Amino acid sequence: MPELPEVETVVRQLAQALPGHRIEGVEVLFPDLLAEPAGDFQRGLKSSLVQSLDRRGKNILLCFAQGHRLVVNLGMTGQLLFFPAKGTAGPAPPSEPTHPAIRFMLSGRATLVYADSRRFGSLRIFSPSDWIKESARLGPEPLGTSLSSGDFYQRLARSRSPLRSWLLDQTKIAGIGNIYASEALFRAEIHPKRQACSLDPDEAETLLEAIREVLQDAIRARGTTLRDYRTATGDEGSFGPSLQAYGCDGRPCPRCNTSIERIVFGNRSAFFCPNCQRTP
DNA sequence: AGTGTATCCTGCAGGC
DNA sequence: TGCCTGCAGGATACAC
Repeated sequence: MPELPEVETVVRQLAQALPGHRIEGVEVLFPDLLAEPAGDFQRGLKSSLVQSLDRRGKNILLCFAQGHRLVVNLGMTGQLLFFPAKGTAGPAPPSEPTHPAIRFMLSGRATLVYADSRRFGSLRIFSPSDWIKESARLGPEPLGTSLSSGDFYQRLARSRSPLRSWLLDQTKIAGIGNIYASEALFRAEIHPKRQACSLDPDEAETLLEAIREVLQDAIRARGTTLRDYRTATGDEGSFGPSLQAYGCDGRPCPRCNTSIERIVFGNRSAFFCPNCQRTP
């Protein structure tokens, strides 16, 4: 599921709901999601006061007034759902998830539930200094203003990887997954197997703009729900019908009518138009 | 450095 | 209906 637009959607919603709440208790149903023993995790969060929410790549950050933070990676099927106190006015709460894994009991009788059917997600507590180190492993934020197309070109120039693989590598650029890698390359009309270092500066700029456009379009739609993804309020993302390449094999290219193709490399599917995105 | 493979795990679609 | 296979939005570790 969850790539940058989906994670950004969850973070924006939680930023409206969580700050000011204190974690009063943590129930661990599946300790295998945690990087540390459940008892340490529970003690590390007890009485923590949520100050703000943030996102780094595909990671959700709950930043506490005490300085530490809880970093949640949703993996493939993770959901982070907010349940307001019962009886609160407003929209209906999410329906109960089928695979609850971690429950956070919050002050004011609200609950935050991490659910994850495949349990590929992870939840980990970081001190401020440890998080700085961890965050430094990740590449730049594609929507960040500090990434210029010149920087982007320079980074691409250092790698011989196929572009689709390069875009999925979180240490190269953070937040892009398999859906938006295919969508961005489709919009930029660049073949997924082109080597990163083969792009000229103009192509790099085109690709960066395509990445930014598709991510922002998807954020506006609150992400793509293929199956499992839900926003923090339990809703589905509505970007699915706007996908032009991902999962569209056999359908006509919206630009030229050529049939979209699926190829597999790096153990994952890539979707592209063989006419618009010429073979390298 | 890059690629292919395997691993964690569950659920679903499709073929028979 | 049931069984089997393959496939899935992610991340990582390994051998070559």
